[in-house]
Amino acid sequence: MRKPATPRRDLPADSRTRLLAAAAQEFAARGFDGAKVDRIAARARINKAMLYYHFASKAALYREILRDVFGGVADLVEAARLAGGAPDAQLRSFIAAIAGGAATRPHFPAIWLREMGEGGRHLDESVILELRRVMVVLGRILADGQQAGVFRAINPFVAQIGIVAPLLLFNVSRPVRERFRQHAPFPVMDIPPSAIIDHVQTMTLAALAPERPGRAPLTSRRRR
Amino acid sequence: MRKPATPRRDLPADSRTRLLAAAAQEFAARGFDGAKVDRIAARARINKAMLYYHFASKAALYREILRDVFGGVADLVEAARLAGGAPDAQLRSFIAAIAGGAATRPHFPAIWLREMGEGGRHLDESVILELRRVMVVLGRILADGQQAGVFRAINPFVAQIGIVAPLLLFNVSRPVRERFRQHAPFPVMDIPPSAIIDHVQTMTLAALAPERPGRAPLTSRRRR
DNA sequence: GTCTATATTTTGATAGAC
DNA sequence: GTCTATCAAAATATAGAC
Repeated sequence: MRKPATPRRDLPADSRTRLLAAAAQEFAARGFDGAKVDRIAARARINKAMLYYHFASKAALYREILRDVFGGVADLVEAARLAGGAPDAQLRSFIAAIAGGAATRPHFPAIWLREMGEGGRHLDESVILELRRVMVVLGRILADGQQAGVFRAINPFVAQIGIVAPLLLFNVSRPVRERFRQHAPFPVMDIPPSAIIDHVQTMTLAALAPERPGRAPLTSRRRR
Repeated sequence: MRKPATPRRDLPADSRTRLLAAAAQEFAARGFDGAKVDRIAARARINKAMLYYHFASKAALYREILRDVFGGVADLVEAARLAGGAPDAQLRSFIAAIAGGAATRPHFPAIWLREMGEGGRHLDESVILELRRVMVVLGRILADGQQAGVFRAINPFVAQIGIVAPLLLFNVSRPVRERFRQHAPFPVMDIPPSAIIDHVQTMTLAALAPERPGRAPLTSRRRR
């Protein structure tokens, strides 16, 4: 039978699960160009022709992974926002949600970092929208905090970079840390994830403090 | 003539410069697997066979780039350290040096991030040692600050991640930000590099403050 | 829907003339 | 030292039997 233009999407559920898991792992470990369709199919115990029957191309499969990964993170972040609380608590939750996403979906940090490095070449409209959901939540938390007078003004994208980058990079750093172990002038292997989460929370909240705590705002600091 | 086991390294200086520049650009933009030797040779206006006459393989060329890139950053960081100053000023200089390296060698952020994502698969001993130089400098600055009582204790690797990750990710984010522009709920394009540098400096120093500024240390906070 | 076998293209690498 | 021509090995994708 000819390959249908729009393939029927009724690949058995567990096969589909295995396929997406294998693909995520391969794309995370080797990048889009380094990932090999044969390896993905083998690891998922799915015939390669079958794979191409359900996905138009390697690129299409990769986009599916991207949607899945970024959508999952966006869900976590929005859930944290809906839990409510004071702005500083919500900011902590936001950070914890990103970290939690990295823990639950081990491939997401590498994939996110790679995709940034690639200049977002594979990001289609739908994935951009998932990313937007994350940014919107952070923007609202920051705006709330500013209105409440507990955060100073900051471009949300700058704040987001300061939060997300360390979490992603740490999660991806394990193999390099292992290679680095013997040369490192201090311990690098026994750093619990909580240490990074704490650090990011501390850094971010401290940097957002409107003025030195306990002091009156310096009016001369206002701009425009 | 046969390809010599150890190629004579007298490729004309400007050819070599063009080659390394083209390779750095290609590896940064597409990653090791995505980079194509033909493209590198074409962009450098060097014959591919010539390239292979001077470099044993694509991997060897890549390692040369890695040494060059990481060595350059290590030089900058060590120079900043040698300039001396108070611990907090030195930490600011450290951060500025990393940012300066990213500005001077535009390909270094993408390459660093990618190599982390790859699990350091291409990092040989010599590159690891360049990385170590960076970590050593940061470790000393932090130790100085702790002895002086102006920094709290922190694992230098954690501090390093908090500094380097945002700088790298921001420098790599431009193309994605451009794609994101129309969907973003706030401005993302007109963020000057200085905004990130300031943010990283503020975050890091604030997080390293031993206690809330202006207050006496809480003895109950000490651990072990 | 699933598999085997194969077409096609790309690409890392080299032989050999000059 | 430099170039042309080319090999050999992947690797993406598909045709066609069942």
